[in-house]
Amino acid sequence: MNRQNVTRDKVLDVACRLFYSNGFKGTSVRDIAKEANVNVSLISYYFNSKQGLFESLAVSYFEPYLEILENEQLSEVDFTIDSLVRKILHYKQTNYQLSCLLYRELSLNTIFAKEMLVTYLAKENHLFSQLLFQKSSHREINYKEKLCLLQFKGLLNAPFMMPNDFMDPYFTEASINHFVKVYSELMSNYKSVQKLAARV
Amino acid sequence: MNRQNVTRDKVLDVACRLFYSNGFKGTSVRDIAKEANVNVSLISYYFNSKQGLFESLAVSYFEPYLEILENEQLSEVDFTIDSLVRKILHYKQTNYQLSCLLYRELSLNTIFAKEMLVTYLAKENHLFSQLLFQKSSHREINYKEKLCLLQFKGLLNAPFMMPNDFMDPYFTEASINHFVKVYSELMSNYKSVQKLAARV
DNA sequence: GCACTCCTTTATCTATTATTCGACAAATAC
DNA sequence: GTATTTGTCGAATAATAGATAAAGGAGTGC
Repeated sequence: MNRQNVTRDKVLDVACRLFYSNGFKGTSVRDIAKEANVNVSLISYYFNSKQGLFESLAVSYFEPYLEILENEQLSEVDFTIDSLVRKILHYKQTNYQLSCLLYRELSLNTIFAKEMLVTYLAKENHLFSQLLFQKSSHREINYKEKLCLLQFKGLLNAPFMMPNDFMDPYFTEASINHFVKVYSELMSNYKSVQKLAARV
Repeated sequence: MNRQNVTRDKVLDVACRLFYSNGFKGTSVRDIAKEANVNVSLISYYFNSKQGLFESLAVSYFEPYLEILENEQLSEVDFTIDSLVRKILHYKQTNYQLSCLLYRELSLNTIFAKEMLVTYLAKENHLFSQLLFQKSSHREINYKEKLCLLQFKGLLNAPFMMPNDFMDPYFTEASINHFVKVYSELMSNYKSVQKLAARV
């Protein structure tokens, strides 16, 4: 590739690591530039602003993520919750830092992230509702289902929102697969989704 | 009380709200002072520093929280996971903003919060391990149990780490109780803890 | 009245922030 | 070869950050 992309990618890579460690507000563009061995001005040059840099990271995470959910929705015949869970966990684990930092920033009330990513979140919720409860129906979700969905997402996100409690020390493809296996088996003992789905 | 405490409490209250909304780094002491209608210098006067203010908030959350867990551990006779879950959920929900902001800051890698609160977290983990798996034993926790504990904590924290997916609009004692009831019932369908505990 | 402590204010200091500007180099187009 | 785009750099800007110093005010004890 031309030199543009190598610099750009280096910035994205470093930004991801630093945003993950220190948060968006806790990371200065100078920190990123220094760590990536590039000039500060280049960040504005490539991403317009610090926010634009964050936006690039966010899009690079959510686009493939939602694609997984959409593909799962299309393959109606051999769909199981377990296979969905495994695919999501695998994706999140291979993008560990992004998963962590994005959901953290999303928990803020005012930051732009919320306005920027609200569309993605709405889409995710819609797909989850369809996949778990009421395929192709437009019925409004009720309080209990809402909480159940929250628990389901909580289980999927726990490893990435509580880094103090779990951090894969190896991070090889094998260790990721092992994590996915054990974690999804434990999740299969969570029966609320099935019970609510069957009730309909 | 004398005027000290009214000012101090006002600062704590506003700080909690702003830290919750904008994060620690995203909130300036000037913002807090303005919103609380006090002079900026008073924050240094009462809490020494911005970090000291955060520390006061953190302690005020974790001390009563761990007390709940310790009391639960002592009453060995009538202990059930369900009653534990309800007590924790009720406490967290009545301290909604604190729950949310503290666990968010804890997910950062470098911030002082981690060093400051690591003791609390270790204690929480220890008590959970005893309560859920191996009362009074010192056996090292294994990988599967570790992930199970992670899922358990993920379920307990989900409502407070994903404010986009759940926010009680009323926040009365009645609505909190209703939430605790429905949420804990759904959680009771998560059988991994019981299965692992029985295996021993 | 005097000394003392506690609370509050005004003003200021130093460091760091994101962003922008103008200049320079290198590659590409023609 | 010349012109033009593309990438890079150093310096500067204006705003804001947390923290502090010095002094005034209010109440209390004596």
